[in-house]
Amino acid sequence: MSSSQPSNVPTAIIADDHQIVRQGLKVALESPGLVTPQGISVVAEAENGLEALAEVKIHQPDILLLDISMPLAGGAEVVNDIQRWSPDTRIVILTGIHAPGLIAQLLNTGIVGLFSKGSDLNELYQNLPLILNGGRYIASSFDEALQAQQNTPALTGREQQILNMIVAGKTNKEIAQQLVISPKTVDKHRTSLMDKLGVHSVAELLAYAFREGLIDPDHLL
Amino acid sequence: MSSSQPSNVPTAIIADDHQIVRQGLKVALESPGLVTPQGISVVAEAENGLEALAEVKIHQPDILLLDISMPLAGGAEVVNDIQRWSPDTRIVILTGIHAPGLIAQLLNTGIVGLFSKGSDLNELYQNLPLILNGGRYIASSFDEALQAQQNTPALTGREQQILNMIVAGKTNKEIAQQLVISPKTVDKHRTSLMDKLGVHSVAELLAYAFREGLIDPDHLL
DNA sequence: CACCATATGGGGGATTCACCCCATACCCTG
DNA sequence: CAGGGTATGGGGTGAATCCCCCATATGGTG
Repeated sequence: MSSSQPSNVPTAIIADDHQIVRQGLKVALESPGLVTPQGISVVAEAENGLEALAEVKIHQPDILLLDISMPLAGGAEVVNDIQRWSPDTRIVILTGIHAPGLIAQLLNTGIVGLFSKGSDLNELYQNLPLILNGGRYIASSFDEALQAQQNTPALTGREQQILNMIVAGKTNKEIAQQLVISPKTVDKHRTSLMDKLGVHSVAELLAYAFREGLIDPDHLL
Repeated sequence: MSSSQPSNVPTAIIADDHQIVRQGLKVALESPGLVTPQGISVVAEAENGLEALAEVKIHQPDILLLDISMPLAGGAEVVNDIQRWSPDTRIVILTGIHAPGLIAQLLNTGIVGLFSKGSDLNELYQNLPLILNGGRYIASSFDEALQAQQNTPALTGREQQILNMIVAGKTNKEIAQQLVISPKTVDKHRTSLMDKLGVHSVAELLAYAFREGLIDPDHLL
């Protein structure tokens, strides 16, 4: 594939649901000298997660600049999907969200770059060459989120599962039926869950979950 | 003030927490011919609500391009504050959020333009002259949100108040103490509230409130 | 002046939640 | 194999919830 030949201009795909962001990034990447001497060739754009996956499959670019808060598939799952279909594409995340839970999920995927939309984008441009050469760069603006994540106790799979169902408005009984376990077991998980998170009511639990980015307000009910 | 003289180039302030958006908008507004023959002069930028307010106070621009999801003061309140300090500035909202509750709040302020970050920004550029001439334009991508809003029953002041306190994790008893009313009255309001909203538990209530943009996940607990 | 919406207050009851106690079973790791 | 973590169950208790019933007072509106 031509994209892996270092003598050629590197290829990139931009995925962001806001047209103005795509346009600005495209201009920056393609302008010679800003990122690399010859610039980076933007071979496609995508405005949602599904488009991004499709375009990456087709073009197999060197780099994917990806916003993870997009309609039609977003978050860490898209990253995994994309890596399965184009394992050589280096995925760089550009996001405005700093929720500790989401950041942690992303870092557990194979992303090689993480930048904040809120900071100066020169940080992105300056470190893209490093990433093109096989490096990895996490912007310092995520340090706070990473530290918060370390202070957060890890939930077990079952607890995570039950948290999602509580947030979806289900009662212990409903959860029990759906998981084919006893309501008492659900209650037990719920208790240790709230104990770990240090909350004492459904309302606090929900607020916590939203703030940490553990769940997405959109795909509810 | 020079900004009100029609012979001059119109002045604008851009407020968005993402540098790349500000940059893209600035280029577009200032390039002659795209919006107006001579372009629009961007006299200042702001990356949060407080900065936006401060800059508008100083420059009293013809137009403020405002993203309402920004740190340090966001949403409809900022709009009201800004209008108080610079009543002649025409406020145009550019947002990626379509939550019906938030949209309705915004339209109840004196904004003269509402555009979506997700759609083609030519819609914005083409209608800015209209807005400069005293017109008002709401992008069609908000039609769905507006219709959803009309199908939503209106909450009374007391119900809205109690909803916010429930979301903040307070119990009926705590709410009663704070409002100096009986817990039974709180319970009554809570009941009619959930009845109006068609939900049957705190979890569903919270999910509803988040989706509708009635509350902000950040200033919780 | 009736009428209606809103806010206030209460009784009662079924359900659910929050949080203790307890035990068994599995898997993995030292 | 002994220990730790996870998942699975159950008993029990007090608090809070959801949702009925009811009444009164107030303000606006036809």
